Amino acid sequence: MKKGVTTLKKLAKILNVSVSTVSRALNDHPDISTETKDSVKKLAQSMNYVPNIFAKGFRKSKSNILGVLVPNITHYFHSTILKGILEEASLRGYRVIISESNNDVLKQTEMLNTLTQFGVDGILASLTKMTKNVDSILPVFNKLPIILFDKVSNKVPCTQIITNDEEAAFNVVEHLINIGKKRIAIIKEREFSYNSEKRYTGYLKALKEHNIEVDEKIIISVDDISQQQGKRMTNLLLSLKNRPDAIFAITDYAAIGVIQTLKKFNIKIPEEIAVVGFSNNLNSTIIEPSLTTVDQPGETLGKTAVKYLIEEIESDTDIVMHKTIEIKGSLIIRESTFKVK
Amino acid sequence: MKKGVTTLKKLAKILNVSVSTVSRALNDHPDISTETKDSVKKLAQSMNYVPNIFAKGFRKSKSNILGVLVPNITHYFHSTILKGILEEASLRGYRVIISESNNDVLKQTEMLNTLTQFGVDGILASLTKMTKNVDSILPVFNKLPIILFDKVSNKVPCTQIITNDEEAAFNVVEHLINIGKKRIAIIKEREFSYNSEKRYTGYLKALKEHNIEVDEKIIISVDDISQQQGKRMTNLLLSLKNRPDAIFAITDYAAIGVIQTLKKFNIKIPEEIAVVGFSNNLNSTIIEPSLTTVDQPGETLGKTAVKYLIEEIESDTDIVMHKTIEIKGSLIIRESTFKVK
DNA sequence: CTGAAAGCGCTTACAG
DNA sequence: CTGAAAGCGCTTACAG
Repeated sequence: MKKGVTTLKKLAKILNVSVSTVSRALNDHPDISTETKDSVKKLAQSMNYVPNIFAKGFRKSKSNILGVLVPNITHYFHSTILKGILEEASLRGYRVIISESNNDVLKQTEMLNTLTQFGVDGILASLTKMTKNVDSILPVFNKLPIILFDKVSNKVPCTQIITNDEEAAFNVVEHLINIGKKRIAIIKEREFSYNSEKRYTGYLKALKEHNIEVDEKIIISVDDISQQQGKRMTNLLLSLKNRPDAIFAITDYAAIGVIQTLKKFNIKIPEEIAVVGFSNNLNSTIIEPSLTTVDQPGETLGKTAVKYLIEEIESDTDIVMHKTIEIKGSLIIRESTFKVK
Repeated sequence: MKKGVTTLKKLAKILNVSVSTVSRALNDHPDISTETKDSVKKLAQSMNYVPNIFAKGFRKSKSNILGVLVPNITHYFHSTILKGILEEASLRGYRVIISESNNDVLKQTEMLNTLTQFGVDGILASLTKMTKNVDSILPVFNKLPIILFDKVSNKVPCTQIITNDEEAAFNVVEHLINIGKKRIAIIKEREFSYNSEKRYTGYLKALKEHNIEVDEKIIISVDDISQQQGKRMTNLLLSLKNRPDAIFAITDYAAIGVIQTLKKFNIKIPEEIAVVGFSNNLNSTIIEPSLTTVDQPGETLGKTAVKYLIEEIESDTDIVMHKTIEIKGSLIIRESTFKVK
């Protein structure tokens, strides 16, 4: 703060009323007469009065700041979620502090702690991939309203906002079956990845429903999925004597690696092998052939998360029902599964 | 805050000392004996004492929070800058509140105002494209330390952190000349775009230095550069009777539109027409041929901005020298200007 | 309808 | 080396 800031005291002195009256007038307290309110507000306006956020927060122990934790802010899907969070929070009079865990579990705990220390009213978090053990973050959950989004964990008792991974994956696989594919490979992450497991379940369900036998040889699990891994695992799939006729990669990044490798070997996409990703990143329309994928509406997801969080923050009761909200992603069919003649 | 939080008062009572002593012990005041310090710190630790950030901020009118304003958080280059900002700020004990202007001048003013209202210690901002008139944001600059990055304006008196646009563009054009191109088109934004103008200046300088005549017909200016505009302007360039043999698009997004259009007309890249972009987005390696571009080190830029801002915040004097710091971007040569046989 | 007073948790000039 | 006291700017129960 610089010198010369307008305070309640100053306004009170000028108007010859008490500080209490000024405070109440500005907060539209019913006890205050309309005239008084008007004159106070007018003066406050003309003197550019801005409440001291610290005094206010201090007094009410409320900051109107939300804390957000994501693994990596440059990840496109997460940046769209952040966009939604910022917009909705701003509309509701909240600011947003963002921190990154860089997919580091220790950093994640540290960041959650500093966020609470900085007096945020609640936290929105997307966990690191490797968060198998939630013990270190559980204490934070007793102090503040928290909502998990995207990378969630069912070991944490709180409201969670996710994509309908299972259903969307089911639709992906069904689409592949509909275009005549019979030997559908999946490149997924290991068990610790909540989202990947859900998609895998959808995959299995679709195969079952269409009486297609599950073949472990074309179910590939990797630690950390990426474009590189997509390439490597495609090489592996191509080395099988009984090759797949479709590859469902659990992320667009990996799917792009798949396409690049298939092209290197002059394999026709989608005729010989079709490819599907997940997320609808910007890249998925740049790659050729363009990638069939599941569009995840990040902004909606972010907005929804903020709504539920503020609801918890502003609720009077301590008893909160924890819900799991699924935001629907939609299948976007492009050239990697459908030939435009 | 929930019930049962540890305060200085509680610690004082337990240890039978005054609140002042506890406060000083925790802040390592030289007056306090080592024994007292140790016992205080030990108890504070064991009782999970966390200073009330509001009381502290209120008292010292310092929040240790930095405000950041960007046009669009999902823009890849800006998200890498944000990553750098978050990391450096965290290292130095600051948190970061992020807001978006969505390239809306009114929103930008509003956001700057709320940031100051929320008691941030300083602001890092990247302006909207259309900020010709800085009058509405100037008042904020008198209240708080502010630093501009990437989208800056020379009408604002403050430290500015940018890429070496002019020099980098010079290198781009020189590279095109070196591979034998003689008729180099540029797709840029109009005058109001600071970055675009700098790159354009670099373009002109390179042509001049190599005695290549400037031809207005292949200098294309658009309002809002994008992939779409890249496509449209390529169509325009191709309709000329004297076509260019290289196209320098001021952003990767536009350059990708250029490549897509050239491919549609089966024009050989780079033999017939070479293409260069700017930024080194993720897409630039996905497109085929891969795109020659200028890598802008976003993280470094973000970290640098934070360093200068905190320096201003923590400086005792009011007189601050405003500098313009250029972060060097490097030319990355890929297939769109160089044929791999 | 309005005011005086207490207090939120911390820091710090002053006194000893 | 330590303590008592004032005060940062606000809100609110209490009193009138």
